[in-house]
Amino acid sequence: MLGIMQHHPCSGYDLRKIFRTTAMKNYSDSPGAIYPALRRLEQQRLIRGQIQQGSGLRRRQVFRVTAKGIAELKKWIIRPLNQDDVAAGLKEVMLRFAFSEKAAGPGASVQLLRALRAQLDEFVPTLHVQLKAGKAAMSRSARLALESGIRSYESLLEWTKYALATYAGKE
Amino acid sequence: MLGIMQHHPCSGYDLRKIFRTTAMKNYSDSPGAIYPALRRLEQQRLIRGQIQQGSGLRRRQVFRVTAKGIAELKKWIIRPLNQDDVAAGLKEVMLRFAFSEKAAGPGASVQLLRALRAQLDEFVPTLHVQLKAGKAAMSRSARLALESGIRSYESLLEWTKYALATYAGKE
DNA sequence: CGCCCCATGTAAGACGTTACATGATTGA
DNA sequence: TCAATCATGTAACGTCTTACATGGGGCG
Repeated sequence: MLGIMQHHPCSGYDLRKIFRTTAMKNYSDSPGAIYPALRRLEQQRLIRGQIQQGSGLRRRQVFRVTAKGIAELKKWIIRPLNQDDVAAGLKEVMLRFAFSEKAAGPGASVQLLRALRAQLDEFVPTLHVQLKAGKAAMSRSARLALESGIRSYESLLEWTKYALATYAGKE
Repeated sequence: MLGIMQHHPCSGYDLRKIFRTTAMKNYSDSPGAIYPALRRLEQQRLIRGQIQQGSGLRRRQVFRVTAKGIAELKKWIIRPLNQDDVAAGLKEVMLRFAFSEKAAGPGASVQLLRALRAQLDEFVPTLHVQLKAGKAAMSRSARLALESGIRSYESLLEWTKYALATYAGKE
């Protein structure tokens, strides 16, 4: 939410729309999640809301990230990557990367990519080991599912190289 | 958990080990999640536990899936795929597939794969549209992150074809 | 004797889901 | 005027996280 609001100030409703309609569908758009979360962020002084009326619609509160909020966002983005970040699924890492350039600059983006590449280089072989080890005891579908996971990690590794090339070219 | 226990009867501790050490790391291994969940499954008669002692160790309760549990597992696996299943990330779908052959037979596996292929055929183009639409407003890293998502869906689509070929060959 | 692993569990607090509620405005 | 959309929120319930507790067994 901090990342989105840094991109452009948002109301709770705007956030809900984003979580309902864009590629970030995997996050909840329920009001019972969004509005209390905004309240918490405001209490921690990471965002500040201001009420916009005027056009005649119902009051609408637009939130923007404070300096403290940007600092927290940056901290989250540049936090060193460990194996758990990679093993627990890449969604959070990719989100950190997506916001990295705007919140922490292209240097942070490159650093994240390099860290990710290093972690994947370590992690992918362990998956191959698991596949070989468990092969006999697994059903065909279980084996295929694990293979699909391996493929996705491998293709992400390729992507990190492509992304790094992008940064190297235009820096 | 039902899927794992169908593969081999498990104690709570066994489940924790699986969630801590195998490719299913992304699920919680905390006792505060596992043991209450086992209790709930037992209350619903989806599993039945029996205490194993004897070797002198502390009591150890091994759970196995009941007929009702297998029926529920099957229901979860063969439930028709909708866009949300695909848009919300593929982890759950892949888990359903992993257990499909053992719990519902290879026919169910093939059906799941075909449904997944169909959904991906629909979904991937919408991501391309989103990329083109948002390109101008996105930072380089945001663009790259979205591209990585698209790639991963595309590579999964390739995988479904490979998996289907596997089933076609050996059926 | 102390430490680690096996094995189970509980309690407090935070969080999310689901469903409901409110009220204004726009368009058919 | 009826429905849909904008826009915000609450309440009950269920669940997870975090941290702690317990106790036996093997090993150096």
